[in-house]
Amino acid sequence: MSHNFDVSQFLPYLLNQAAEQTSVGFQENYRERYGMLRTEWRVLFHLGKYGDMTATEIARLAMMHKTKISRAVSALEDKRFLRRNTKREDRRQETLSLTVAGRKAYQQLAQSAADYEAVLTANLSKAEITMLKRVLKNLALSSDVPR
Amino acid sequence: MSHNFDVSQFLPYLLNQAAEQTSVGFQENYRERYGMLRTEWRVLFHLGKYGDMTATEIARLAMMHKTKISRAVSALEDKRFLRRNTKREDRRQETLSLTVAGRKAYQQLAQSAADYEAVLTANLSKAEITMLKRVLKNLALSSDVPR
DNA sequence: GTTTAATAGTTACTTTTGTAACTAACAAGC
DNA sequence: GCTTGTTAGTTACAAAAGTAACTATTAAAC
Repeated sequence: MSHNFDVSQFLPYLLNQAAEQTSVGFQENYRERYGMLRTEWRVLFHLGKYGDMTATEIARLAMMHKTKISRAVSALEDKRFLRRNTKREDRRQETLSLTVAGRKAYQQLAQSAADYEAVLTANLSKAEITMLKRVLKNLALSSDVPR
Repeated sequence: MSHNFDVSQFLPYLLNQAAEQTSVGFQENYRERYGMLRTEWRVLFHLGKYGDMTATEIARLAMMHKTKISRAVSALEDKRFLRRNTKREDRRQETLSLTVAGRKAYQQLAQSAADYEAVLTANLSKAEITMLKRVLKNLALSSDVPR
C-alpha cells in the first residue's frame, strides 16, 4: 500500500513508544507507594540530586512548563515532602527544600530508579549505553524551544 | 547533595525529553495545516502505510488504547480523511479506509516526516541510526503491557 | 434455543495537561 | 516618587487522555 515511508521506523514514533513504555514501567515504583505523578517525582529527583532550588530553576533544568512545576510543588508540599521558603532578597522567589520524609522518599526512589535502569540496559553494552544517552541528549536539544 | 544516582542520566527521563522534543517539533507539520492531533496522524500513518484496517488492529500495532483510537477515528472521519465500513461477516468490526483526501494528506505528511527524520539524524552515522532504532524497539517491548 | 461469556467500539466521567490571564514583587527610566 | 516593563509563581478555563461502564454483536455452552 505504501511507498517508501514507514511509520514504524519513524524516529519520533519509536522514541515515544520507548519513552511511554519505560515511563509506565517505572511508574509502578512511585504511583502506589507514594501517590505521586510523573511530574512530582521529577521535581523530587531534581531537589534530591541538586539540593534546594527555586521552581524556575527546576523548570529550566527539567525543561518542564512552570505550571506543571507549580502543581507538582503544591502536591509535594501537601504530602509533606518539601517546604517552601520565600527568599529575603527577592520575595517573588521561593527556595524549595526537601523535608526529611522527602529526602527519604527520594533515596528510596533513586534506588528503584537505579535498579530499573539496570534492567532496561541489561542487554546493552557499555558503549551502546553511552552512545544511546549521547544521542538522546542531542535530540532533546534539537530545535530547543524554551517552554 | 546527592550520592550516586543522577536524574539527568536516567534512561526513561532522557527518552521522555527526546520524545517530547521531537514530537513537538514534528507537530508543526500536521497541527496547523490539518488541525490534527498526535493520535490522529498516528492512525492516518498506519492506514496510509498498511492499508485498510480495523480500529483494533491499529490499536495493537500502535500500542494505543482503543478509546484513543476511537476518538482519533471520529476526528479523521469528521475531516473526511477516512470512511468506515461495517464488515458483513462480523458487524461489530468496521474497516477503516482512507479517502482520496486522506491519502493525499498522508502522502504529504509522510514526506514531511521523512524530511524531519533526515534533520534529526543528520549528525548520526548509519550504524548509529540502526543501533538506536534497534535499542528503542527493544525498550518499547520491555515488560509489554497490553493496554 | 437460551443463557453465558467474549469482543469491537463508544460514551460518560475523572484526572491531567496546555494556554492564557492573572497577582505580587522587583527594576529601570525619567 | 511614579510609570513602564519584567520576572516568579498561581489560577481559571479549555483541551486531551485515562478509566470504567456501557451497547451491540458474535461465539460457546448447555
